[in-house]
Amino acid sequence: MRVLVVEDERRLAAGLKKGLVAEGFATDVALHGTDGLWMARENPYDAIVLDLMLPGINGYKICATLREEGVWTPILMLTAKDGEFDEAEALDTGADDYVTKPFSYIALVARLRALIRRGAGERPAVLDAGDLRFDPASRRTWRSETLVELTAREMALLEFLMRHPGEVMSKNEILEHVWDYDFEGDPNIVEVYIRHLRNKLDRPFERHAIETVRGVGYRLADDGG
Amino acid sequence: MRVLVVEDERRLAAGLKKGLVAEGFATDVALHGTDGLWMARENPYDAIVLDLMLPGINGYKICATLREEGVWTPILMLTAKDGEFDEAEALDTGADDYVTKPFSYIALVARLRALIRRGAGERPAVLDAGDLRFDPASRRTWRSETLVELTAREMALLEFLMRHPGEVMSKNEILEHVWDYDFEGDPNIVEVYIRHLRNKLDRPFERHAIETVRGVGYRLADDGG
DNA sequence: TCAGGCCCTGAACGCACCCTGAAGGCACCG
DNA sequence: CGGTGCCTTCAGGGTGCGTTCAGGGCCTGA
Repeated sequence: MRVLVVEDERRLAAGLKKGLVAEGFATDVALHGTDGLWMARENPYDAIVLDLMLPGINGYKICATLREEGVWTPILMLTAKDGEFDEAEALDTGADDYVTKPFSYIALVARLRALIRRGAGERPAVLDAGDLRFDPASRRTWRSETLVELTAREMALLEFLMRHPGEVMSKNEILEHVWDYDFEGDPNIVEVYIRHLRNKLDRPFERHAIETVRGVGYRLADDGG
Repeated sequence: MRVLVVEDERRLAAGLKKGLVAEGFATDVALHGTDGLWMARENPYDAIVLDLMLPGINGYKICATLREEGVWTPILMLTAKDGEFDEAEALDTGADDYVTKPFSYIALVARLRALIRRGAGERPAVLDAGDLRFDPASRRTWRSETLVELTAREMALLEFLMRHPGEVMSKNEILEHVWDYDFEGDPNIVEVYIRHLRNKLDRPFERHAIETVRGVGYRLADDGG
């Protein structure tokens, strides 16, 4: 079992390597983001332990880049406990799991083992509905062959709708899934974001993928409109 | 896919259930630790979402007990961010993964899916009567192969009739189910809406799915007319 | 055959729902 | 520390849809 550790803090990196070797993993270490990215690309690791905060390229970016390039090695993200960290964002960029610092070796190794057991994640299916296409791994969206730039919220909303093609999703369901489950703000925000999506995905292409079902919710046409 | 949610905070439990159901999981909820333990023992769930802090028995204990008894259903632990929580302990007692509150649905569902490696979710059954078809999920209606546009009320009425094919439903029953049970308006509204349905579903197709049973109510022909 | 009741029909009203544009606030980046 | 982009809030306007209403037709029982 070969593992790559990408971690700039020398002490921690050395400790990790020592610990993992003791657990029976062949372990390589990269101290810089760019090195890590390169090594991950060039070698068939069974798993990658990836720090979030790195000089050069940060963990998110490395993760997203690898996935974009078709590298599906399981990734375990290391994150600082106090920092601003959105677990959803980590998972969305293609990480398979994460551990917050400070962590125990027991937890780390347990998770790493689980990750390896699960194997190299199958490439997450690209979602499509007609000529509308969304790739959850690389966080990119296309209308036919045209790449469309979406913000994080817009993507979350689109992804949610695309995971239920043809079904009507109520405003409440949308709020609970795309925003927090206890979101207490103005529900009108859903309408605003539906509009944003329409402006980017429908209007320029003279399509109407997103239908309003008055009094019920919104539906993404399963043929993309 | 059957999921058990053990969570004492009613709001969160309800939100979780609703969300998971929307994601295609058949979801049961237990509000007490003891109930949860019992349900987990007695039913073949595909996964269990387990809160750590519970009245009666806490999550650790439930987890450990189940494992001790040979129940190996995948367990996803819910933990408070600020609380005393040792991830190693959770994993040691037999949990397979954990999520810290507050969490986003995206993260939760991603982890749950990973946990049970699920396939495509089932959708609610499509109702049909002869060549009349109604899909509750997409809120769409067809007469043979033709899509028919209905408003919310029209659909509610049609759905009610289609759930009792061949039975005569009295105007009062209809009022209580399709409108509010304490609806105090003009009962003539039922007639108005029956007419709307006939105009959209029967007349253009020269059929008569909806029969008037004078003095009693209305009946949807089980062969669609 | 007549009276009464039940149902049908078309139109009109008003509100709730959704759309829309703009602006404030916050985080991130230079 | 200023600039930019994104998330969110807010208020105004349009209209689809639910509901009401009145008039007329048709069935039923005496």
